[in-house]
Amino acid sequence: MSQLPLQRCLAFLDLSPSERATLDAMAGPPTPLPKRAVIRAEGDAVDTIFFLLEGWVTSSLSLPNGDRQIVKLHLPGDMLGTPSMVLAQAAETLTAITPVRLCRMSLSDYGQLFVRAPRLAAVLFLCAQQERITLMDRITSLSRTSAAQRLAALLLHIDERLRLGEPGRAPMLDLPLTQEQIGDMTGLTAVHVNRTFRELELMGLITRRGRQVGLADLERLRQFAALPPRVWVRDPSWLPAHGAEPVPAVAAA
Amino acid sequence: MSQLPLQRCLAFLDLSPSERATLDAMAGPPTPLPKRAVIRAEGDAVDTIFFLLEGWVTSSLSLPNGDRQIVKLHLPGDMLGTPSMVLAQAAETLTAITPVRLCRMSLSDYGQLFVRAPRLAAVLFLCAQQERITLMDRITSLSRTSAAQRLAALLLHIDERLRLGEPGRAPMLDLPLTQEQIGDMTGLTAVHVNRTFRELELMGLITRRGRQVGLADLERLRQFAALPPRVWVRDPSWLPAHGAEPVPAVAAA
DNA sequence: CGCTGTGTTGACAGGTCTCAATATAAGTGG
DNA sequence: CCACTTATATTGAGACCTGTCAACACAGCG
Repeated sequence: MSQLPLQRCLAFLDLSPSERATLDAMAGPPTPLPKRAVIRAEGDAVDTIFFLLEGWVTSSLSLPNGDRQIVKLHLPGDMLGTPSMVLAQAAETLTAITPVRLCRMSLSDYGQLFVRAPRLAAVLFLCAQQERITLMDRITSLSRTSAAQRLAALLLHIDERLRLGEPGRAPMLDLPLTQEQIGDMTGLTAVHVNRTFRELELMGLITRRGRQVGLADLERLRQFAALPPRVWVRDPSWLPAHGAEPVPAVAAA
Repeated sequence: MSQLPLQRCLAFLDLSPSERATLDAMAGPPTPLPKRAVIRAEGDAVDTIFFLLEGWVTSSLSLPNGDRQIVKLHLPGDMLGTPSMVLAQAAETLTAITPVRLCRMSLSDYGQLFVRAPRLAAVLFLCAQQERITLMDRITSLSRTSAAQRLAALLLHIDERLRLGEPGRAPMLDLPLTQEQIGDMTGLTAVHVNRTFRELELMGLITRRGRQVGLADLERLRQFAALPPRVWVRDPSWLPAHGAEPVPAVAAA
């Protein structure tokens, strides 16, 4: 029994024991993978999705000219690879940037969730919508703000994500990311990421020691980054009740 | 009975008559709105979503400094406003850029779909994942390609979307968009959009007459834009069967 | 017929990229 | 544990792309 970490889903709703058990029963055994391992590459067949238990994973797209864009940073508790469910060939390359542990789940099992646990399915739907909001915010950040603002937004985003799993943590990030990878996330070159870190430091917004980054002034940082605050709904009233008896669809007209 | 247009969902799966009827029964009456009407603004309460029957709609985010980013262009057949379902206050402003007709559906009805039509719910989940892929591709385009490539990618994207509803159409777009709006989508200024149109024209990739844009050389345009071709799955085998009897969730551990 | 919104063009400024060199850290094999 | 190799971080100079500001043409619309 794997006891999947489901922070992301649970943020919307407390799942019932039976819902959790349904999920757990479908998940494969936890598998460790080393740093740099490619979990699934662009173009690969899509027959499973993944649950990340430990470690950090990037989801990236690559261009014909060799450039790479990291579109999403996955932290423990995330489901990985779900966007590619709509494609025969995966759109994204999932790469471990630290040693990781993850579980697989087959698409056929996943599909059964919609029948066996409708309320859980609705929460998974919400998770997908939440990712859309995040991507929309990132688009806005990328195309409308300066390098320094984009970097600030990234740091704040990571801090917020980590805080989900560790509420009382200090505003200090221990990034396992190279400046090149940070550039791939923010749409900058590694060289300019370096200059931009210095700039944020000079502005007094962050402190640095190696790859440790301290968020020195969260409030000013937030204002500077121009990130809209997103408050996720909790336990929305319109969700179907947990044990809800399935209702037959109405007859065709 | 409104007979919702569902091209986007139907691309994944042919819905059964009863599934269509379930949806149709929940949709409110078609409502016309004039050009420039704000369907829902950022910050508004989120208690409905929308189905677009006719016309074009933008979904935009705005920044503190007044800049605006259009994150999504909605065409007839689209569901609007679903990302904001995870928020108490809408993230996106939905604006009609042509006269439109649309239906509303309450969130409580929408939530019932997960219980009453599990396979339909799964398709709606796929639609959300598809939007994620589109946003990921847009992020890559915005942060990794030149102004001319971004504009080319936008034109190709619109052409492809229109082709869904009108398979045999000529590669000619009649854009109801101002250059400023195109700039808001591509992350450029209106001035630079203008220059970039001229550039694409000089390259022989497009022709122009007013707001009509002809895609003169689709193949070269695609290669130039560096857009990955996305082939959506059709009728995925892992979807629950249509009439699938609900299975009780397994007992808690 | 004047007004407002939109399209077009030019000159200039500024932010980010490219190329290059060096320093430092991390990893590897002896 | 050291020597060597490779990856990563840092800094500088110059080029390029796109933004800014400004002016004007043109169209739609009251």
